[in-house]
Amino acid sequence: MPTNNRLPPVSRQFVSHFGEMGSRWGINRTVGQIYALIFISQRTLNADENAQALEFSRSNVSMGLKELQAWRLVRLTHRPGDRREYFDAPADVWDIFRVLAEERRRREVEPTLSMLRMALLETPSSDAERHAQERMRQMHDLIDRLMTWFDDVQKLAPETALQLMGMGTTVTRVLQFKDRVTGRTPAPAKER
Amino acid sequence: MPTNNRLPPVSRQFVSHFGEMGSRWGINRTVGQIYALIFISQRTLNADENAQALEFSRSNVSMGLKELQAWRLVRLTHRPGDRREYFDAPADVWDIFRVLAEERRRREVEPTLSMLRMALLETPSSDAERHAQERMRQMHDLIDRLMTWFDDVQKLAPETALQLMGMGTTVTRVLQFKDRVTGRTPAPAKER
DNA sequence: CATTACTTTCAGGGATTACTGAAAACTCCG
DNA sequence: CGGAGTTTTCAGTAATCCCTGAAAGTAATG
Repeated sequence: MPTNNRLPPVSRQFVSHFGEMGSRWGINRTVGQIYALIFISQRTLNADENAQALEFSRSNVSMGLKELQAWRLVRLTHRPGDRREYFDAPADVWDIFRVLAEERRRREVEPTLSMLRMALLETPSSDAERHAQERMRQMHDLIDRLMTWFDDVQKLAPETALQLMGMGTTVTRVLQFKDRVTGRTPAPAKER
Repeated sequence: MPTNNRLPPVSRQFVSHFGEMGSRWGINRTVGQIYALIFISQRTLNADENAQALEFSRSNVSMGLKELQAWRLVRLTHRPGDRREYFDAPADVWDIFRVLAEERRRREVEPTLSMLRMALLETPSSDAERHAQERMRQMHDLIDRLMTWFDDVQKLAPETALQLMGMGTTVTRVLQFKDRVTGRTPAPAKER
């Protein structure tokens, strides 16, 4: 009885893989699949087309699209003489990555950083507490550092950012060279 | 009746925050809390201490620790004259981050890349399919690029990696300068 | 090899999360 | 304002995931 949707096998697999991945990422399966479908589609899609292709209820798709909009991952468009809403994904995959990272940061990283900052303001009343705070400080600093760095990368236009990525090896070599020159070995493992 | 555990308020909040965060990351609440506790503890902890402090059943802690071991996030130690197993987290937060990234890569990124490569080998039998493949190729390339770059960074010793992070701004400036020199504006937003 | 001190497994129940269909709410148009 | 076309909400149910206690497993010790 399954309404045979018109997805070619390759696309089907892509869609269902992203459903799985989504669920490992705190995004639910349905939303992952909806996005995957929108992502690979040539034309913009409306909610009914989604529901039909994926065999989800119309209301489920509605909720999924709402969430994708909240994540700023889809663009909403209209067609002349058609009241329905059509959706598509950014043409540039780097944009998708960037938006995803920004949202995750806003929703998860920032609250974590504030929590840590709060905790660091408390006066420790035992040795254990002092140690706990020290660990929190380390974590705070790592996250903060990663974010500052990411901010910088994020501001770059796509091609430039990819240039930076491509620079990885080069930068590594430069730093290793510097280490050798300054006499510090690349340090086997631990510090402090 | 709740066995009043001995965690100071700040630590409690840290632990429960990481429980929440864990659940948004596909890691379950319990596991997140167990790890948070191990992370901030001065001494290594055994399973019972965990269970007691967090008020989880012993078996739940056992499963949690097993998972943390599978993620290579805890180290198992023993104390002379004590049969129980004690756990702690790496002293260097950067190591934790690195391991987490490696595992996530192995479990999620690599399978995704293979799936995409498979899909790209198929011969498209329609225009829609051709377009879908092109999108998959874009995604494949982005992920692949991010991974190659991450490989490079990952190989660095902690301080060196942090130096690289600190370089963000500098590198950005260098590239912007280069763009200006070569006459390409830093591109406000879209391309293609 | 029996006992003790621990750890792990797992079936079942509980809690949470996801999905659906029916109804309500828009919104555009005549 | 009435009604057609469309989206959203939401209560209820289905599916999934999580946690527990009881039992089995493992390993050191006398």
